Amino acid sequence: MSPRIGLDLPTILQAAVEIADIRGLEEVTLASLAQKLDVRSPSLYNHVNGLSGLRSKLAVHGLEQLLHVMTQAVVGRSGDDAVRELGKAYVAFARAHPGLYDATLRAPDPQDEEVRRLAGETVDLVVRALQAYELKDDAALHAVRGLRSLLHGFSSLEQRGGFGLPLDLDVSFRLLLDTFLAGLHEMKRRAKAEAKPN
Amino acid sequence: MSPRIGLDLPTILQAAVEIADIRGLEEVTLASLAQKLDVRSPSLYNHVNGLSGLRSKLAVHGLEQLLHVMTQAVVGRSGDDAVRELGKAYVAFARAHPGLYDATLRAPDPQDEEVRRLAGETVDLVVRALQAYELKDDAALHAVRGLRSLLHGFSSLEQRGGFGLPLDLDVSFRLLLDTFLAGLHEMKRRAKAEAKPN
DNA sequence: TATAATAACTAATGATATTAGTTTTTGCAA
DNA sequence: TTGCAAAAACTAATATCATTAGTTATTATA
Repeated sequence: MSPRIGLDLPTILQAAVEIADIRGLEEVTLASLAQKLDVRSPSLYNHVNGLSGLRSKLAVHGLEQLLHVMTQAVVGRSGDDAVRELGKAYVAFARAHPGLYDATLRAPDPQDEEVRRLAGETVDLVVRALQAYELKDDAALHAVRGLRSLLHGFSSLEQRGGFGLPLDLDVSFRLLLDTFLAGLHEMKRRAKAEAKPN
Repeated sequence: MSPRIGLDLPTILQAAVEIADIRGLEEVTLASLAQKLDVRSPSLYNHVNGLSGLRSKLAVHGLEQLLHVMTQAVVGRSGDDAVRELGKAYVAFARAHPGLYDATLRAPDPQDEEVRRLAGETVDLVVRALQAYELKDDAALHAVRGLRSLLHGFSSLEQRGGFGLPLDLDVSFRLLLDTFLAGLHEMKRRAKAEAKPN
């Protein structure tokens, strides 16, 4: 019987994540969210800057969580082991939170300071995980892009049911990572072979 | 001054593609499309089954074009050359038609007969392009998934501005393909080394 | 205890998709 | 050539959504 339900940002985000993960990101509307929270939709404007503001918050929230699980995955590891665990953590997150994962990529204003900071931290983390391959200068950054492309591509296609074939997805993913890692080793070998003759 | 403007499906799709590529897929609404075609939005229902029907048609249209450019890219080639050209054609398509490319992945009902046919043809094409690597049985299909993951991941992140770093994208892409191909060669070498001792 | 800020609300507007029912044009058959 | 049926446009109406303006109730603080 009351204005003052006790709504706050964490509560709102949690509800939004639930809708996103279960029904899909497109189903996260101010209307559906308000209904879930037992509130009229204009009330949400007291906490969030409209639908686009909500999406931004959701993106940042997802990036934070993703960075966290990736960080946990690589601590105390290096080389192939680190990359493999990083990859497994990435797709596990995307599988556990399909809607939230979607939100991290859709609409996140690249200008947003928070988004830039998290993106930078993530790149740093992966660069460190790739240290063992002795990639010089830009090569390490290119490798980060490559790894991210492959992780996102796999996750995205898996979510969209883009893989029609009746073939074990975990095997596909393991082989993909193995192939990429074998490639990295080969590139490292070539780089050394090229450097030595000088 | 007339019912009978002369609307037909190709015209509608062309207009939808233009909106999608220039303003983004989300901006393809029956309202915006009707305005562009100088028609009232209910008229579109004579040609297309609502917004979702339009999206389906758009997805199929995009898949057809993508398959076409990929096919052109591999004819007369094999091995690394074929895969490289295939990859270049894929990202070139995604760059030239960002909205249409988006449409091929969003919402395409996997049940849709047309979508299944095109997906199957695409897999066949890539399997053939990978013949040189002598992958046996499922390994070829896993490799197709891997290649597609990497191509889609790169294209998707490039479009969303997901790569914040000031680093040449074409170089990143070339290195990614090189790494993957080096990995494939290495996997082939390992498979042979394992087979010989028997 | 009174007041100011906050957080809920109702009401209203504009955009969208969609359906129902209407009109006009066109193509084809008598 | 004429008339009729189907197709393709239309208008009108409804429902859902986001958003803004303005209101009311609650809480915190002076």
